[in-house]
This record gives sequence, structure tokens and C-alpha cells, in this order.
Amino acid sequence: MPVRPSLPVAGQPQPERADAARNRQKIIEVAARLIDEKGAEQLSLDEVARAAGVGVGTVYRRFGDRCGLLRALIDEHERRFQAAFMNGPPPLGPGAPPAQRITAFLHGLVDRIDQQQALFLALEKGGSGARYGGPYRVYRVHLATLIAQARPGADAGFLADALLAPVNANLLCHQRDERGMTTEDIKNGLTDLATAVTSHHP
Amino acid sequence: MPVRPSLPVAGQPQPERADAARNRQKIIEVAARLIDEKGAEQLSLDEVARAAGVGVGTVYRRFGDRCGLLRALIDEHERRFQAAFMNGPPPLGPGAPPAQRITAFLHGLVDRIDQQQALFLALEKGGSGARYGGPYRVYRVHLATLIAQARPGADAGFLADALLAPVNANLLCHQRDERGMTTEDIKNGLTDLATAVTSHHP
DNA sequence: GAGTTAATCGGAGAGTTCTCCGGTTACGAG
DNA sequence: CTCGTAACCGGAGAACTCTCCGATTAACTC
Repeated sequence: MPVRPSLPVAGQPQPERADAARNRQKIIEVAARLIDEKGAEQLSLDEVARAAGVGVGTVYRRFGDRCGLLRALIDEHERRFQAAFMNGPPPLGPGAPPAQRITAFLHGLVDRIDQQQALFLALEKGGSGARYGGPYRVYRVHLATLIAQARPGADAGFLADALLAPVNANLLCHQRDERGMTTEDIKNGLTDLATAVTSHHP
Repeated sequence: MPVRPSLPVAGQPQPERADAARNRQKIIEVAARLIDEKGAEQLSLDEVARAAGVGVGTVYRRFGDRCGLLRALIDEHERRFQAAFMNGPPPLGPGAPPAQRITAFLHGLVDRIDQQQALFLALEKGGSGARYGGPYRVYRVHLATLIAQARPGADAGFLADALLAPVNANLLCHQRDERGMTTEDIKNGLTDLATAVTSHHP
């Protein structure tokens, strides 16, 4: 029988042996500490394994690859953010008009990336095809729904991609570090963009 | 005396020794062939060096890193594209109203990425900080100028980033392969986006 | 041509990511 | 408590990117 990859799907807890769970926890703790000390770019899975007292094979079995480990470190914040825009108070959560919710969401996403900038940068660098799976999918559906409410008839799915695309760690970093923009400049720009998209009459 | 990196700046031909020029040419030819045969992702610089009959150090001396080699392979098309939107016939080149030029530019960029999709994908995967240098800078200035003409007072620089962000190989691939969108769908979406951005009255 | 010098060459090697698989261990069944 | 098995462990090793530096060679001067 083939070994299943055992990458746990979020929200669907998989039975995991006690030693495996212990190792997962230990690896996450060690990785978080090492990233604090030396930055996410410098994180070597070899080193994580050594510091956690496990073999490198164990790290890969638990997290699939380097990006998988980084995602695991991001996961908790992610859940909180998703809860905020799906069930939280307006204007981020339900209750406000779609255009306002879209703007609030984009601003929230900027703040969220800022919180764990180093991790997001490292994750985007890794690339892999998984960039548009998981959280991205959730964001996209959320935005597309709001856009469809504000502008029936438009290609809401594409516009969701278009609003999400400029909110990524690489670009944010570049805009701030090399272009001298502030977070407020960026948020203002996103407000303008979102307003233009939702209020456009073709 | 420190060795200067000798990464040639485009358009500023640097005196290069005959053997060095020969090797650069040979490396580019071999790399192009290997990419045709096995795909850009599978391109190993070790293999390129062996097939070109040079040491691996030579490849790195010439092109700096993996991305540098990929950029060199992209370079010729790049020059043609830049010439087209800076000096070519309208609506891509000068002569058409800004809004139309913006749309034409975005459509042209989609086509351009399609032409060398594999290379762009590999280049984006590599990441590095150089993603916003070189061609990107040119695109950004071009778009920002046009946007400033269409909508004086707006943050044209940011909006240029925002229009460029959704036009990248990773997203285009994703939209087509996993979402079933056609190139036409994407271009229509970009037209809508550009129109919204340039005709918005705050 | 011969000499000088600085750019170039090439391969050994360090540091990574990820794979593979023989040996080990947790845990439910009896 | 014992046993059987599926899941897990860990480290050797393959493949890769990139660095370093002694040996080599192109190109300019005389």
C-alpha cells in the first residue's frame, strides 16, 4: 500500500501517531526560533532537523517541502484573518456595502503580509505552483463574490485576481524600500484601484 | 584590484575578450537548445557548462547566476517589444490616446509572455530581488506616463504597478490551466481593468 | 616576435533541497 | 502482556546552485 503524503488538509485533522505529532510540534518551534534569529531566507531544513533532534527525512515527511514548513508557520495567523473577513465585524466582515468590504479586505491583506513579511517573502521566492492554492483560493472566492455584487455582469473572477495581484510581499517591499512609498500610500492606491474597479460603468 | 562583475549592461557594449565572447555565445546556444529539449525548469547550469565545453565557473562569470542566463535568453525579444511600444505604430506606439495605448500595452505583454512562457515561469520561480529591475522599470515608467496623462492627480506610479501585477507568467498559467480561461478572456479582463482605472473620477 | 599583465578558465568543494529505504516503534487486536 | 503491522525514523546520497583560486591565455606594448 502506497504511503500517503500525510500533508494535513487545514481543518481536517488526520490521525497522527503520537511521536509524529511530537516531532511536528518540535520542528515548528525550532523553525520559528531559527527564523527569529537568522531570518527566513537563511533557514536551512538541515539545520532545523539537527536542532530539533530529528533526521532531515522526518522534516520532509511532515511538511512535504520547504514551502510546506513555511506555510505551517503562517497558518495560525491565516486562520484568524480568514475568520475576520468571513465572520468578523464590518467593514471587513459582513454588514458593510461590497465596495467598502473590498477596500477593507485589501488593507487587511497588506497588514497581514506586514506582520509576517519575512515568511511571505521566503514563500514567494520558493514559488512552486502552490502559490494559487490554499489561502489564495479563499481570497479569490471572497473578493469575486463581493465584486459580483457591486458590478453584476463583470468578470468578477478575473477582477479578483487583478486586485489580489498587486498585494504581494515582493512588490510591497519594493515599493517601500526602493520607491520610498509608505504603507499609507499603498493603501490609498489600493482604495483608488478598488473604487475604480467597483464603480466602473462600461 | 577587485574583479568587476562584468555583467554587461544592455545597450552598453563592454569590451570583452575574444574567448569570453565566444564562450558567451556558445553557452547561450547550448542553453537554448537544452531548454527546447527538456524545458526551462530542468535546465542545469552544470549540464550547460559540460555541453558547452566550459567549466561551470565560466557560466557564472558570464551570467552571474541562473536567472542571469535566463534573462540573456529573453533579451532579444525584449528589445523588440520595447521598441514596439516606444517607437512603433499605434495603438501600441505613440499616436493613440493614452487609454488605448495602455490596453494595447497590456495585451502586448500577455502575448510576449506567451511567446516565452517557459522562460518567464522559470524566471519568476527563481525570484531573487531582480524581479523589479530591468524591463519592469521600463514598463512601469511607460505605463505611469500614460496613466498620468489620462488621469492627472492619481498616483500613476502605484497604478502602473497595479496594472502590471496581474500580467505575470504564473498567474496567466494558472488562469488558463486550472481555471479554463482563454487568452481572450484575460485580455478582455485587462481591457476592463485598464478602462476602469483610466476613466475613474474619484 | 617576446614580454607583461590582467582577464579568463575550469574544476574542486561548500552548502542546499529533496529522495530513498532498511531498521525501528507505536498501538490496536487478541 | 504479546504480537503483527503500518507508520515512522534517520541518515546516506543524488542533484543542484554558486564560490574560490591557481593555472592559463588573450591582447597590448615595445
